[in-house]
Amino acid sequence: MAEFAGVSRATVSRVINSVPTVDPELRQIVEQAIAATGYVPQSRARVRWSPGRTGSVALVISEPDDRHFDDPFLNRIFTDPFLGRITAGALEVLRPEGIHLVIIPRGYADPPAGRAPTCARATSTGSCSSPATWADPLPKQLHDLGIPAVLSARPGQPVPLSYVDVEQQTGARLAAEHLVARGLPTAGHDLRPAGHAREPGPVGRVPVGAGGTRSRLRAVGGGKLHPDQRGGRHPQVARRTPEVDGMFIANDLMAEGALQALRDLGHRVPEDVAVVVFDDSSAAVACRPQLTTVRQPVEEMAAEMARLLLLHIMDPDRRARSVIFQPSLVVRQSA
Amino acid sequence: MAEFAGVSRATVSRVINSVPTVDPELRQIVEQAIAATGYVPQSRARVRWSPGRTGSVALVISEPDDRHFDDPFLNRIFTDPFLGRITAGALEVLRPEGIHLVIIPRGYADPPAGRAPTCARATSTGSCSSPATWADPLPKQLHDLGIPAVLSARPGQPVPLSYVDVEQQTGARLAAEHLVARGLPTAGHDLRPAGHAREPGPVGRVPVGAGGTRSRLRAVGGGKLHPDQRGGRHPQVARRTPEVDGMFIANDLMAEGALQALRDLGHRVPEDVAVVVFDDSSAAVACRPQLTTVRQPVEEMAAEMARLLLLHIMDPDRRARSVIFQPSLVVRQSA
DNA sequence: TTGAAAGCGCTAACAG
DNA sequence: CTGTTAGCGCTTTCAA
Repeated sequence: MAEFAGVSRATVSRVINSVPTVDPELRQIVEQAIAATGYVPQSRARVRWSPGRTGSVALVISEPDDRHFDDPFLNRIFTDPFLGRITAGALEVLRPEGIHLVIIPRGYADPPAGRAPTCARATSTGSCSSPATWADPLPKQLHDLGIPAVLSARPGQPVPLSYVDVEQQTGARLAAEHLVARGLPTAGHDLRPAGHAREPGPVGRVPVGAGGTRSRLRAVGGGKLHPDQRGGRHPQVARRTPEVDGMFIANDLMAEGALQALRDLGHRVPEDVAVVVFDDSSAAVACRPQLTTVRQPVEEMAAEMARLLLLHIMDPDRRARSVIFQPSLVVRQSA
Repeated sequence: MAEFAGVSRATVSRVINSVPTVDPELRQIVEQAIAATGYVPQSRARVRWSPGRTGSVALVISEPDDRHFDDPFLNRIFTDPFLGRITAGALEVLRPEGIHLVIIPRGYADPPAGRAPTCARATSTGSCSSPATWADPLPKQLHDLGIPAVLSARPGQPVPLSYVDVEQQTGARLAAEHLVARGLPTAGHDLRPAGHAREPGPVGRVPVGAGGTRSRLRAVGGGKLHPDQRGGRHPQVARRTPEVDGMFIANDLMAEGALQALRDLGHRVPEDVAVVVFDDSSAAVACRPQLTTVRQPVEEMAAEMARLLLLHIMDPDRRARSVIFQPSLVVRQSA
């Protein structure tokens, strides 16, 4: 390439990296040469990029170990529109910077104790952002390895890593207040989004209003809860529903399953059972009835993660900072 | 690292790449050193990987240019569970090979004529698989640049690139036969999945049965068709519906929109209008009524793409080969 | 089987 | 402003 254009490699490099101090005429020549040759710089060779300008960033997706390839619908995260939304949000920030996004799935069991987790090896001097479950060792490992990282939720164990999260309590309160306004007593119940119930202790305990005795409000969820939509059944929902007036569900996919279960059981929503969901993806609108949801600004959160990550990459000594987003209530039909 | 273990870098390299000709004892030492140091090879430095063993592969996502960040639900591909399913399928093959997946969004307008498309620059000696629209110049560009690539559908312009696709005609036939069996006349109508209507000429023309005069079957779709789910409206559906007995819709997201539109118009599904959809994601089961769909094995198709891509990377001179998958009909409630 | 040495394709520091 | 000269961190001959 350099020879083709009749200049030194250095000059070509300068042109490509748009260093200002290049004679316009030479620049011209080089650019034409590039166009003619169809030359594409081999980014892999820019070894010295890091840590200021790694070419790519990893999105680490934690998925349950028990996922099955041939069972796509049980395949939570990858079936969930979530992945796409997060990707879109992150790319909105990354793309203009010319940074690529590498998707790295990670079974919870992944890092074979003592070793650097695969995702770390993967990103090496790169860096990675990651969702976390409360018992997830990954955050600590990343921190120990000095790999710039941003988490998509508050880590279970305190780790000096930046994270982005949604104000769970506010979300629970919004849901509770709405249900109360609809005439449902919620006193004394732990009201928290179910998918997040993995965290130890009540997250969104919301003592609002006075409770009746017959009426109950339940949070449905927990780690084992799958939206087994195909069967049209939802074991936990089925088991609990008869005694419940309202439900607060962790995400739209679960809600779809719950709605089906309720329907199968002959319960009307929202007349018999009110349903509020924590999520708000396109699925919320597709459901019948459409879901009343506590909405988290997923795209913006992902964008913020990317932004934070970039900051940490540029300044490795930067202090961890977390950004908490406020959820909002979107009232539709289910409650 | 080399000094830490008291050996040459070459040996470390050999251990890491598990070259057999290494003294077990030395190997032992090096491995311990690695474990102790927490050493992680900097994959970026393996300049010579390509073309046989590029560290990563790109998944190029073509998205409409008119997408808006703050309008997530209109944001087709990234809202679509599709992305996750494709990702999952591809990773199933890539992951065991230790190859990463880079997600690269690409506006249709992207490649500024004459230049290597951004995604090409991105993958450079890497390689990339890509969806294609009939007028998409990308396939040709990739081929011209000699970048190994596999397409997710038959390219509009013939290009000697491998692709994976689903047998559209069979899909259309399955849908038609089902509708006919339900008593709907379909004679003389172009029955083809709408999203694919971008392809020139009828794809799945299916002259089955004898047609009545009042009854019609329409394919709904086209490039401009968005599942504007929030508005609960679907302009094209609304415009066409009154005169239609059945619909064959390109994908689940569109179908959700259509179902809403039909409901808003007071039409019952499937009693008044039968709906068959070409897709089958989790959304199909979430809908009310659940969608009768022509199912494409998305995960398997993606896995096959990855497999083909790997073959092309290993042998750049390999002849293009396309793999066509057979769709199947999943009868649920909408028809 | 191992180490020394020569790159890989690119960027950065340094003269001119 | 530009070319020359060192590397980057790793792999890969090529002798030993």
